[in-house]
Amino acid sequence: MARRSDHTPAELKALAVDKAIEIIDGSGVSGLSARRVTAAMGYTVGTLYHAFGDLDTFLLHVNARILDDWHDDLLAGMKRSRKDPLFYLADSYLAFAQQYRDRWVMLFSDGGGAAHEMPAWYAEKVSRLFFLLENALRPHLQAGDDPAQTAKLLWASIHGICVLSLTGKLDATGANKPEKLMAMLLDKVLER
Amino acid sequence: MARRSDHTPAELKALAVDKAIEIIDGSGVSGLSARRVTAAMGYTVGTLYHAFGDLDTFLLHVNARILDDWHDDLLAGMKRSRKDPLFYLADSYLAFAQQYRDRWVMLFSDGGGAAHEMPAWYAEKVSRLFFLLENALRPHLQAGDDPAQTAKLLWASIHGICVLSLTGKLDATGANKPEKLMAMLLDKVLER
DNA sequence: AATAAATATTGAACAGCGTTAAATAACAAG
DNA sequence: CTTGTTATTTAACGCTGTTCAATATTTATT
Repeated sequence: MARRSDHTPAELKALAVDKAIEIIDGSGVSGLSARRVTAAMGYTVGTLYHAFGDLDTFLLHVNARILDDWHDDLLAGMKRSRKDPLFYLADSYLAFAQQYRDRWVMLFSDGGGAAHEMPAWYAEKVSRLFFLLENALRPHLQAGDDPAQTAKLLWASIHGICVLSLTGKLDATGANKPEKLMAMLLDKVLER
Repeated sequence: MARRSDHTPAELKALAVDKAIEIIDGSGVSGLSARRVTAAMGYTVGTLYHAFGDLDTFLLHVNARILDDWHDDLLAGMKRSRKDPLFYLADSYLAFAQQYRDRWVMLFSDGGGAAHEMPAWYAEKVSRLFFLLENALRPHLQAGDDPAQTAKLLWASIHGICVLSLTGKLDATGANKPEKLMAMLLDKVLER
């Protein structure tokens, strides 16, 4: 039996999220289950429910970690890169969806807070990512465009390109490659 | 025991798809299961596997029916409406996603052919819907824009707005209402 | 230190899921 | 009427989320 002093409650939660992400990366969202997570931790099912209450809450914490990591990567990359932050972000969104496909699917899967409305602490993490885009967009705005609204339009459009591309609904050949569509989108929305 | 002469194989398949959509409309995608579909048909599980081979194939047929119905509705609506077909389609996409939320979730859920590549007969149904948009877009194209590529960009963007809106990732207040974003998108992409 | 209270962890149970395969019922052909 | 074909059922397997009493561990109290 796992001794309860092996991990503080906080450590235990973090460990669970760690293992969940490992499983997602290795076996996809469909490979994720409460029993598998706790087994990887060296615990049993009930512990997860004791720690998080219900599974949806746990999955929300997993998504929160994915968002945090993504945000940190984006921030670090923007500092490192010499590209215009906006173009870096656009490219990076697509790159993330391609490279960490399973994490990206997890983020937008049904379990991830679609049913229940997001708690404030989670919405804040989404906003933090969003403001990255809004700020990067600011220098490129056309006269009269509302920054927040334009950023949201851009975000939604980029996301849509990713969705349709990664689910194979665009035959991604020739001019329909997601990168091409992305370029066309920016050309239409930004100041020229 | 259900007598095998109760339905021809074709009728049986159609019946299964009927019941599946009833269940989706009534209980959402999460309420859909092989046992529940066959129970609603007056049959038992195995029959579904005998008819469709595996569950993914069945779900594909369900999505095909949703696509067909949607296509017919759009076509009829475009004839009836006095609005410009393009704007009718854009509004209609959003309306469908809102009114038939569960069908729309089903269409883009993981089971719906995301994993396996689509068979040609299914891709054709997607294309049929897509050409509706491409044709409606043609009169609005900016000089030098490729019709197919622009249509795809528009489709992806509209879809992205729907996804983020219906999953609550845009706080849909004030200027962020999906209708507003849609209007802004069309304003940016179309000839003015 | 010994005992009592609190709580973290386990493990079994439940209903449901997709999936398979053998048994059975229904039909068609000879 | 019998034989062969096949549609349909049924039971089983391993998995899922979820709950809850039993147990092990730790903390607090006497």
